[in-house]
Amino acid sequence: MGNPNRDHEYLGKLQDYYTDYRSLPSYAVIGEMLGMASKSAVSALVKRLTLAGYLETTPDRRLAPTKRFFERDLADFNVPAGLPAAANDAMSEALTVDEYLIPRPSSSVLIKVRGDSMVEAGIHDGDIAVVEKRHSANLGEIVVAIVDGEYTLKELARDKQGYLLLPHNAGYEPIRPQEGLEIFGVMVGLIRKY
Amino acid sequence: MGNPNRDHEYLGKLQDYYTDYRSLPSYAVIGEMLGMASKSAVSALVKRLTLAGYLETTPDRRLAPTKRFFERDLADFNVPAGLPAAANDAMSEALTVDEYLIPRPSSSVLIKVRGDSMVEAGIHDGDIAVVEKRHSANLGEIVVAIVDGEYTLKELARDKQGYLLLPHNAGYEPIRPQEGLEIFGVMVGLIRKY
DNA sequence: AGGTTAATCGAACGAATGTTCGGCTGTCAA
DNA sequence: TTGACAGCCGAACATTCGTTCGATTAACCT
Repeated sequence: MGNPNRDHEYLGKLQDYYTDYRSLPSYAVIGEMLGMASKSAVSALVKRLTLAGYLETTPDRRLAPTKRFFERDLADFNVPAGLPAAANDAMSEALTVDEYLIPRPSSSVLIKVRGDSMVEAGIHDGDIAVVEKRHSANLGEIVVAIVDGEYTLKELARDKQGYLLLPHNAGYEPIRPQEGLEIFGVMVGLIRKY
Repeated sequence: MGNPNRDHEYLGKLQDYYTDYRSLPSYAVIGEMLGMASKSAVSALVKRLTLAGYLETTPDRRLAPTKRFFERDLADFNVPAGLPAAANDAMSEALTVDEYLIPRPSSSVLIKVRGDSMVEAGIHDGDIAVVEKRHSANLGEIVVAIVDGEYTLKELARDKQGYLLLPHNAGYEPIRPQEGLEIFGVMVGLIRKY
C-alpha cells in the first residue's frame, strides 16, 4: 500500500479541531491541516472515516461527526478494577450530560425548585427540574401546573371529582384546582449540586 | 419593526438541529427550517446571533456555535403570575448543564446508584451520581467508599469509636468499616431522568 | 521480478455557498 | 399622520465547495 494506515492520526486531528470549534472544516482546510495537497485525497479519507462510522452526512449533505467520533481510547480511562457499574450503560449513547437530559432544547426549560412539598419524591429545595413544555400530561407524571396564577410542581392525579395535584410530603394536602387546571410542562429530569 | 423579535425562537430551532446532527446547516437550509424565503434574511439573522454571542466564525470562515449556544435558561420557581408564554421573561440566569454539574471532568466520574439505602436523602435507585475522585472527605459529605472490597454510597460520619457510614433509610443500619476505610470519591451532583 | 492495491496528486467541472444591494411592509414613537 | 427602522424578499455575483478521473508512488504478496 501507499502508506501505513494513518487514518487514526488524521481522525485525532479532526477531533482536536472539532473540540476547538464545534464544527468541521472544509475539505481544503482538512487537507491543509493533515498535509494533503489534493482535495481528492481528503475526499477518499472522508469516505474511509464514514465507512468506519466516524463521520456521516446530514440529510442536507453536510459533513458531521457521529457518536463514535467522540469515543476516546480506552487507555485514557484507567479504571480501577471492580469499579461499580459506571454509568455508561445509563448514559447509553449520550456524549454529554446535557444531551442525556435535554433531547429537545427548544421545548425544555430549567426551573429551580422552591419548597419541600416534593421531598418524598426525592425532589429537594434548590434542585433544578428539567421541564418539557407541554399542555397535556399523563396521570402519575410530575408536572409544573399553573393554579390560580401560581406555578407549582406536583404529581398529576385524578379521582371521581376530577383532576388534582398531589404533593409528596405528608405535611401537605392535595390541591384541587378551582377553575380549570393549566399544565405548563412535564418534569423529565432532575439536577442537583452539592 | 417588521416583526416582534423571534430570534430566540430561531435560536431554539438551531439548537435542536445541532443537537441532532452536531453540525449547523447551510443558510439555505436554515431558511427552509425557519420559514424564510431568502438567504439574505438568514444572513442578517446570523449576524444578530453572532453579535449576541451565540454564533461565531471559525478561522476558516465556517459558522460554528459558541459556548453560549449551549446555555440553558434557568427560571426560578416562584415566578410572578402572568401568561404562561411570558414565563421566558422571568429567566434569572443561564447555565450550561455540563459545566454546572462537572466543573472538573478529568477527576469526575458518573456512577449509577443501585439500591434504596439513600432514598431519604433524595437519592433513588437508578439515579446517576456525579462523583469527584478524592481520597479524603469531610464529615457530613456523601461519599463513595470501598468497604471490604465493595463500593457503597453513604454519608461519612464519626463517633467515639471511629468513622462510620450512614445510610439514609430507616431500614438500614450504619456501617462500621472493619479494617480501614477507603474513600473513592465525594458525591458532588445528582442526575435523574424520568 | 511482476502484479496488486491503497493512498495521494493534479486538474477540471458543475453545483452550492454566503454576500450584497435595492425595494417592500408592518410596527413604533413623535 | 408622518418618519424612522427592523425584518424580510428577490436577484445578481464572485467565491468556494465537493466530486470525478487519470496518473503516480510505495508497500505488500506470491
